[in-house]
Amino acid sequence: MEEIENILENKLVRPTAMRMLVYQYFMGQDAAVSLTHVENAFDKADRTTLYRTLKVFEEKGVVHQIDDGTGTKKYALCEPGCNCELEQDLHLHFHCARCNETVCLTEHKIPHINLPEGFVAEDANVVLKGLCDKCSEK
Amino acid sequence: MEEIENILENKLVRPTAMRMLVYQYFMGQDAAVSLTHVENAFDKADRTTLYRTLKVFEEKGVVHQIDDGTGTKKYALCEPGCNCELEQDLHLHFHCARCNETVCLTEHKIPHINLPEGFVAEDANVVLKGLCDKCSEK
DNA sequence: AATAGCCATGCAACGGAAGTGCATTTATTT
DNA sequence: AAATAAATGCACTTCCGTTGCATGGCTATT
Repeated sequence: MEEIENILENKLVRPTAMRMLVYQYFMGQDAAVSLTHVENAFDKADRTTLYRTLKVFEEKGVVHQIDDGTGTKKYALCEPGCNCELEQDLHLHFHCARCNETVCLTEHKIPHINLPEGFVAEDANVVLKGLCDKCSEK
Repeated sequence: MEEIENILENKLVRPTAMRMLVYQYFMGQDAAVSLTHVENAFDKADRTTLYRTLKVFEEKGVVHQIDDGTGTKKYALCEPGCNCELEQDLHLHFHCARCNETVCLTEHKIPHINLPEGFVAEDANVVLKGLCDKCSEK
């Protein structure tokens, strides 16, 4: 818990009790989580607070947002040293059509893409869809 | 207009007046359009009808859906011969942060990606974000 | 230690977009 | 022309994201 406090402070996020708990929750997840997920995990806390917590986390580079095509935004912890830079930090995501989970493929960075003249890319969202390792076994 | 009728019939979509008009509208666009866009273009038609038109178009491979991260689903005409197959038909998309338009980069197919053991990809959504050619000039 | 001010939290409400059930109209088939 | 099927229109719901405002707690400054 001390550790979490340090991480948040390093990211210039004031380590309130709530924020530390949310961070801890993120650490226990291996799939990306939505606001609703967090909400269910913290019955007592208000939706808005959690919403803003996620927003602050995203702005300060604690988590990154993933748009997996389900219509619900998901979030996952950034890797240590991540700066959310295209081609350096940004990685692929995988959404499983069966279990509906979205996971980070942190080993798979986004390959360089030659864009047409005039296009300047600064961010990217890459989601592959199909069956994940757990679901394809069955 | 005759041509549109043929295209729809080839895709096994019954060419009603409404559907042909919507298809025509799509042809006149160079950016991806949302349901709201179509709605505004056809004041007289009901939202639900347009909604279901887009749904049928998507199911029958007339258009493909793009999730550009704005929270609003967008649609664009499929290329001739498109089967919406990964690595053959699927291409990149670009969302401009300034003009808020999303365009297809049909020349840029999705590169092959080696997934971890057990993952089976069947679909993909790739969106690059930044400034488009029109907006980066200024 | 008291006070002022800032930031986080909680409550209520709004708005956009997607989606569904059912009635009605239009088209197709026999 | 009747029977069937498909498309359209209307009303309503739900989900998610978001914002405004009031309250509470921590910090800093004196």
